[in-house]
Amino acid sequence: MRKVIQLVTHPEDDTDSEIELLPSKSLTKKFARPASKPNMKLIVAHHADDSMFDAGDEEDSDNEQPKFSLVTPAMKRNQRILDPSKPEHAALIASATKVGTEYYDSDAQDVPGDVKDTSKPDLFRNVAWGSYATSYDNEAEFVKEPEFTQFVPGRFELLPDGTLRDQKSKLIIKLLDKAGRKRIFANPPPRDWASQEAITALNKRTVQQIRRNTNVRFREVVRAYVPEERRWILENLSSGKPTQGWKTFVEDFNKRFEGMKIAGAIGTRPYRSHSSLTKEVERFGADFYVKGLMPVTARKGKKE
DNA sequence: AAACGTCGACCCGCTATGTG
DNA sequence: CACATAGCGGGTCGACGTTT
Repeated sequence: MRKVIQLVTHPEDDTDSEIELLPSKSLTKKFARPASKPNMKLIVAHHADDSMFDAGDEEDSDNEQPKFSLVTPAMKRNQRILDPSKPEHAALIASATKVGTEYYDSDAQDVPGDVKDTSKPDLFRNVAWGSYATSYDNEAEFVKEPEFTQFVPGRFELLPDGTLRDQKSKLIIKLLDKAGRKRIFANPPPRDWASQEAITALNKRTVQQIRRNTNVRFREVVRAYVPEERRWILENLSSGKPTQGWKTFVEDFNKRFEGMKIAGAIGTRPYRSHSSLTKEVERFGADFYVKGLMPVTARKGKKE
């Protein structure tokens, strides 16, 4: 029901396995920098401004259009997770193809010591990255809108066409950043692909890498409830429950606010789902709404 | 259908770390 | 030593499963 801009996928779907790359191409010094610190100075002048923070989505104010691509996975998380205890899934896994050592050699000894740049080295392996993970040679690999679907628990994920994808292939993010620089992010593999904690950390990190360097977004920015909305909610509750029942409550709320402009708030008000509204009332019911009060949130109204 | 509980995802911004 | 970079804690929201 939400309006979502589908991102057109790239024709030369780079995915997985079949990326031929010549093993030891002479990496030009210029591009052969450690993937973990791919920054450096190809920086084309350009103000350092946005860098400190992720420049909250609104893009460098000045000239350009904010134009972001909102990408939603074709399949939801639950649908992509495989259950090895189910025979058909087990069969798929058994016949699945893994990507190769151009990412890293899964069977090789890990590099001694903890993996760097994470506070949870116990969750990730310190692998020696392969050629694909370190090569800047193939221009076509670096795209402005990299494809990515969040990691799900398990080495493989189920794709819409019924085949599996080795999630190892998603550990390497190659992209062309907003300044046109080629970037490689090599994210260490989880020691245990079934560990949700590791998967969560991986997702958090990876999404941030894409978010900070491209205009790709994975969901609309969450819009906090504003006082006008909360005032309405308060007025339409009796002892913390919708006066007219949830169904009409949700309908009326959206009739009143969806698409509406409110002074001081950016853009227009979003549609609020049943789940969103019940959660809002649950969160602030006991402490505020029941007492006839408007919820007061901790701080910063900055951009909303 | 509503209420309740759980969990994951995204963003902000702090801050450790690297770099010239 | 100033400054840029990127991981991640914390705040929020919303999806979804289960119970009432």
